[in-house]
Amino acid sequence: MSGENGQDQRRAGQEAPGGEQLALIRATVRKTRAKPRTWHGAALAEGLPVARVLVDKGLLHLDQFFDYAVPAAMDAEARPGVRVRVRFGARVVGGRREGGTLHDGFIVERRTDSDYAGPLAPLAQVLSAEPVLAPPLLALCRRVADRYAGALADVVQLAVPPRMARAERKPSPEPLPYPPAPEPGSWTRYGTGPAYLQALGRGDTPRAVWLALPGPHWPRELALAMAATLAAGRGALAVLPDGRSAARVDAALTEAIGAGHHVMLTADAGPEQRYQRWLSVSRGAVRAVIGTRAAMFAPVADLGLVALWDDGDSSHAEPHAPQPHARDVLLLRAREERTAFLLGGITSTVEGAQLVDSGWALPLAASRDEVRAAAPLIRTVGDGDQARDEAARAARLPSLAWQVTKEALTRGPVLVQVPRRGYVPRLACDRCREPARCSACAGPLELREQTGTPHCGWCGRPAADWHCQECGGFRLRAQVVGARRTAEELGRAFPRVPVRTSGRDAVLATVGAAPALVIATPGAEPVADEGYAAALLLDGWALLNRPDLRAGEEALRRWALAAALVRPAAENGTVVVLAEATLRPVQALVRWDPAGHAVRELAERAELRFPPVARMASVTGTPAAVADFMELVRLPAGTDLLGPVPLPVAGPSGAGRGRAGAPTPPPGEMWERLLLRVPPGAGAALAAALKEAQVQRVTRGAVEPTFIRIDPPDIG
DNA sequence: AGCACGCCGACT
DNA sequence: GTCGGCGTGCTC
Repeated sequence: MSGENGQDQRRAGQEAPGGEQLALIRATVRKTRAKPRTWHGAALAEGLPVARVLVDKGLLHLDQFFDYAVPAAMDAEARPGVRVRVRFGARVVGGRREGGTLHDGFIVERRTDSDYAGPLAPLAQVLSAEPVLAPPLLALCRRVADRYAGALADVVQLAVPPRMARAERKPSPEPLPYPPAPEPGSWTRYGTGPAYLQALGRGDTPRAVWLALPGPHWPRELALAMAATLAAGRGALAVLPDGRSAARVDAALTEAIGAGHHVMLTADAGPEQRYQRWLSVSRGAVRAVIGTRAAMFAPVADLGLVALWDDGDSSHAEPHAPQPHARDVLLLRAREERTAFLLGGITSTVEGAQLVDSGWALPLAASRDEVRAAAPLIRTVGDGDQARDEAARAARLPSLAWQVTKEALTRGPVLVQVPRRGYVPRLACDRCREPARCSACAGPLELREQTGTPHCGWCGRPAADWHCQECGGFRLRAQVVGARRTAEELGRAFPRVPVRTSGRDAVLATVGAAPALVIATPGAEPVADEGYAAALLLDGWALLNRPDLRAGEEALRRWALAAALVRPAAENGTVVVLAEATLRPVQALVRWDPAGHAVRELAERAELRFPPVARMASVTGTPAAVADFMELVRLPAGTDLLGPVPLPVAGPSGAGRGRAGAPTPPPGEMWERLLLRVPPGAGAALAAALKEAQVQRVTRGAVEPTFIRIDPPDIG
């Protein structure tokens, strides 16, 4: 079609790097035109009368810029990055424009002229002179959008906090002089630790995957890496999975170099204070940022270090479109902004192992001697042990766990990690362990009260006369016992000891050194002032039995995070894990070898050609929509197609609402999901192809939508 | 997405 | 003869 060519030429914002020359040529050719035509004929800014604008309400096919005329009165304020309001969607009636609604947007660039053939509308208003989407942040957003086949405006929405006029009026503090280089402190426990700090202090860009030793020192070590970067006169950014861990690093950095060098960007500060802190970073007044996920975009000036803690934590995955992951955003920043990189954790993800395997990052790990000195003693109780154990039948606690707890409670607090909150969420056959299902609707059976019959979690029917469909067994067993019931049982078992619980809606940050039973769900474990005397990790097999590619990695991660809060074995710190000692993640925990575990997982992924050894994307929608999409898309050579398979239907009460942005078919409709797989180097090409096809479909007014997801979770 | 213009059926 | 169906296309 000839019309498409013309449209392409008018598409202002989509120039690839090579297209810039073309734009230059066009601009030169059009020099004949003195000034861009406008609608009102008002006086325009003299030097650069055109503003290229990213209109905020970004539909995917509107992922392009629009040019507006800059009235002379707005010349000074209409700088790149400022928020503006523009009239958009007006129509032309007899030489006059009518209608058009006001939209928010950002000035992306000031120009001498436009490559749009028609007359330009003027900017309606410069909302504020604050350049919040300055060119470096815009470039980052562009790269993230491309990486995830998403719309630029969606990423900008994640990266730029909403405007708070009051915060903008407050001046930011004067920047402090750079702090002196810190001493290496406990980094000396890691072979190359001091050298890493020195490299940061020289302003180099060392890249490392850091396996932190168990114990309380990692927040300070992370803070020292930031301090060393600041000492070199460069900025630093650390992203942590939750506000609690961010607060620990914040305290450590303040202790190391004093307050004023950094800000915390976390949700618990209100929106106005958060925006004020963000502005102090954007204005270059503050050079270091500690924060949670959204801080990954923080526009730190002259960034020298990006650090990420515990990248296996699911909160690092942004739930909003296009669902970027903090690890990938920080990797992009490290590459493009030429910064040092520090991926730290008690355990390692396969992605971390791959960064080392590919040679891009160096391992930063302690010697076996240091590991032995820091790690607690790990003991296991397998199912076989439990079956032989008479006491375990009566109480839910095997006798080893009982003995360890009793002894440890004379020395300090004991941590009890239970996989989920609530009562007894799921039941299974006691004999064959098949999950117990409702005979009417096959929903999972749940036990909500301590006594009484189990009920179906979906339809609510009582299941008084349940028997197992698989083996005919008729006894139920608690598959996952929640925090509350465990707390009750243990409280009865140790009546003199205070029981404290920490779960999703009431998280304790710390507990004291006095003997106590501390019941916590994974991720909510309080830090004990002097370390726990012992920890019990219950119901390990429930964690491991999840049908997920990451089940092993995730189980090890959760266990190790809890075990890292326990005193070293030399101080009688003991961990009892209820899981089969022969299982790989259990062995890795016993030997305290998370690196080895990650390397083996990586090798397995390579064999199966699963991420991160391959890049994957999913296309989801009705069968017709998926087929239509596939007809349109021009995939890079060598793309594997896996599927399509029917999309698992969410249970009525179960996974009713999934993660935000996760597409769910309307009731009664069957959707399917197609997986696409390319070799590691072809990820960008795949994303570009998918985005192009998606744009085409939406532009053509496709009735049935398709949903594109790069790096889909929960595969396998 | 909105919101128009545009070319074919049942109404005053 | 018109009012209006929502099919295609544009928005600086």
